[in-house]
Amino acid sequence: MARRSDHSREELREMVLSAAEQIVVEQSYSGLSARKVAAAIGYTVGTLYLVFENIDDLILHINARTLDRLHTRMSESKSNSDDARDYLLQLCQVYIHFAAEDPHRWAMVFEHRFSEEREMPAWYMEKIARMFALVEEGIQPLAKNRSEREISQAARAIWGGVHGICILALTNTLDAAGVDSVQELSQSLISNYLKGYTAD
Amino acid sequence: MARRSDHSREELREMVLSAAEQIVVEQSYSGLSARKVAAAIGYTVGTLYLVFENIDDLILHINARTLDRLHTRMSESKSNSDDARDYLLQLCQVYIHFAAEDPHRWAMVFEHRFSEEREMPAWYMEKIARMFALVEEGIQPLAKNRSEREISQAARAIWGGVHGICILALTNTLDAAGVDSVQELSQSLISNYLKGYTAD
DNA sequence: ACCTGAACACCGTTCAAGT
DNA sequence: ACCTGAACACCGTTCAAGT
Repeated sequence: MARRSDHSREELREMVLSAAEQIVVEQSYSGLSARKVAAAIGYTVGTLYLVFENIDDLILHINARTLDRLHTRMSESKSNSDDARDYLLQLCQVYIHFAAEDPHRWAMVFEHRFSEEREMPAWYMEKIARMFALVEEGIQPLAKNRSEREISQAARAIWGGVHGICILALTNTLDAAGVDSVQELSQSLISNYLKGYTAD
Repeated sequence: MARRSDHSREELREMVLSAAEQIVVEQSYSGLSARKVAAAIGYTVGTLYLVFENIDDLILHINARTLDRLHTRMSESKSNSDDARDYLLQLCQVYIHFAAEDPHRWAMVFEHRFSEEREMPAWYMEKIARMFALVEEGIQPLAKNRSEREISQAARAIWGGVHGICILALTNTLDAAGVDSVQELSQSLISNYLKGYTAD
């Protein structure tokens, strides 16, 4: 056919991106392939390589969008709470809800490994840092006498913890399936951690 | 060639399994392929399907071995400690050390998704339960007045937490790389959790 | 200039045919 | 009986050639 400029570069990029997202939502990471994406938008495989370097690059940009949506969600529950502990529990709830609602895209963020030649780009690291910053802000009021480093450590411990519980739930390793028990476990983790953290 | 019974079924199975493990150790999950395994043992691809149902089945058995090795390691540090808190911290240390030492095989245990038609077999679930049992035993002395369910929950919260920190470290999401900081974060998570847990 | 489509080097899985 | 090897239906990626 050789359809000349039916779509601009930008349009094409957006078409590829959202078609790929659709496939991930429906068939998960392992169901994604360049050929399926191309078929979905009515172009040839080769066309994808005009707007993305390769499949890894495409996945990176899908994941970036997922992190953006997650950050937006987490930001929304910011002002709703005066109690710092409640705020952190709420952040956690939002995170778990997000993971449960959109498991395939959420999982892909953590299933995708960066190769050694193509490391995580700075703009992508920034998106992750932004998420940790929210948690750090939440901890701040509970850690008045702590150094920045200590707060950063606590945020990573808590968030790693919540994340791990989500992962184990996803892989059915907890044999405590269901969103409710993930919420319960995470809330228990955070509550007890904070109780210990603020007891000093 | 048609090499008749050069090797027994059992021998063949073991050859496939350990050749596959070698490839995972060197090239990680994504580097594993049926054809590479076959080439490594000097057989044809088709032969693999005489001793394993498919690649998923092969992976399952590699993962089972990894869980066995991990359990052995964790069991070893059992009697060394009288203090329950120290024992849990030690279990955690062993876990992180194991993950750091053999990251590819460790990661494959959690990267492998069970499909909906082929669910996790009972004998495999048993291996996971056995690991949680060790953690539960560790918590027991610290939770005299707690129900079995509560102890089981605490074990899952703690272990999920440690696991999450390992995962985020593996994917460089924590930007707090290195085994030492993983140890530090995990120890902080457990210590504070237990402080809160035993404060009631 | 834009996109194709065929080629290349890979996959997992099956199964008739050879020894 | 045991294993092969060719076939099938897929992959990601490249790039000369067509419009």
